[in-house]
Amino acid sequence: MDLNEQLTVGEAAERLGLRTSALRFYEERGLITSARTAGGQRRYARDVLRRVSFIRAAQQVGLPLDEIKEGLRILPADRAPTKDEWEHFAKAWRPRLDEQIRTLEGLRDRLALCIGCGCQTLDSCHVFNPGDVAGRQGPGARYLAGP
Amino acid sequence: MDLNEQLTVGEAAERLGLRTSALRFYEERGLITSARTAGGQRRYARDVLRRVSFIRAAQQVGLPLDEIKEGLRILPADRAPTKDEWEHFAKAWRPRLDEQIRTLEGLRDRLALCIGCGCQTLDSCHVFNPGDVAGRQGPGARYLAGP
DNA sequence: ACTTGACTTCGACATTACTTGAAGTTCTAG
DNA sequence: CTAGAACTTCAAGTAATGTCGAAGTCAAGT
Repeated sequence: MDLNEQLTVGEAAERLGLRTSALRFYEERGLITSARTAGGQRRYARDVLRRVSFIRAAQQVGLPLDEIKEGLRILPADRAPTKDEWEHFAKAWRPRLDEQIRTLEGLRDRLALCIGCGCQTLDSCHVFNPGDVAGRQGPGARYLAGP
Repeated sequence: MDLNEQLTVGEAAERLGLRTSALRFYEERGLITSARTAGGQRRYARDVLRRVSFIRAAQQVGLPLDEIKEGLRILPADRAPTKDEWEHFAKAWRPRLDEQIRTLEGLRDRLALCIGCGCQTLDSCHVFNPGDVAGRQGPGARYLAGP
């Protein structure tokens, strides 16, 4: 198994800690691509590992596959990205990740604050209040559409 | 609509920016509870707003309802929590939220780092590598079980 | 050239998190 | 007291994210 060789679906799945069915599913949904052998079997470029790692990490923090897919369009599907491509990718994702981090930090901090807030009626509780939570059904991936 | 009054399902839903069906669903799944009128209609204590706000925020950052439900067991179902209860709750969630924040920050930082890492073969890329991603199918809510 | 494990597609099934619709009941303003 | 909005339950449907099994094909070692 040469280091420059391509990966079978089984090899990639084992490296990534998921089922082959998941990789086929991602491919069907257009998040990853593969070359095929003469016989029709998938062969993944090694870059698929980085790509799928990103997918899984993003999923774990609440981003849906469609949004992830949209963001991945910046990267070339079939080869490792160039430095420029990667940089563009990273810059595009940054605001979305920061937004998600802010949601989490806000949740954490409001939890801590509310310890002492003693609010009996929630209307007077500006610490833990709906409204900052209901709003985010908007564009969402708009950062990633950039020029 | 007195401030100390209870909320109908419609009022609560409007406040929270979601459908009444979602509240009924949360109740059926045991994440929230309600009193009933003589005629069988739901009446929510105002505290349900805070509770559901928490549920929605937690969902947005990738936590499943089951885990959220587990974590909410620390809080009284039918009334506003005391200061002690809230503190216990906040402390129990803290590590889980921090973990989720670390996942996000790690993702963000690896994106930034990989810009210059120039790794051609992913095996030599310790910056963006699977393994830190595959591992977390474990207990998960174990922090929340504590004494 | 076999054999055997890994691969292929395809369709059905599973789970999570709800929404929708039907058929009927309750609450409240006038 | 009554009209109509808002509520009730229950069953079925939907979307996202996969998994599983069957039936058959490919690839790699001996």
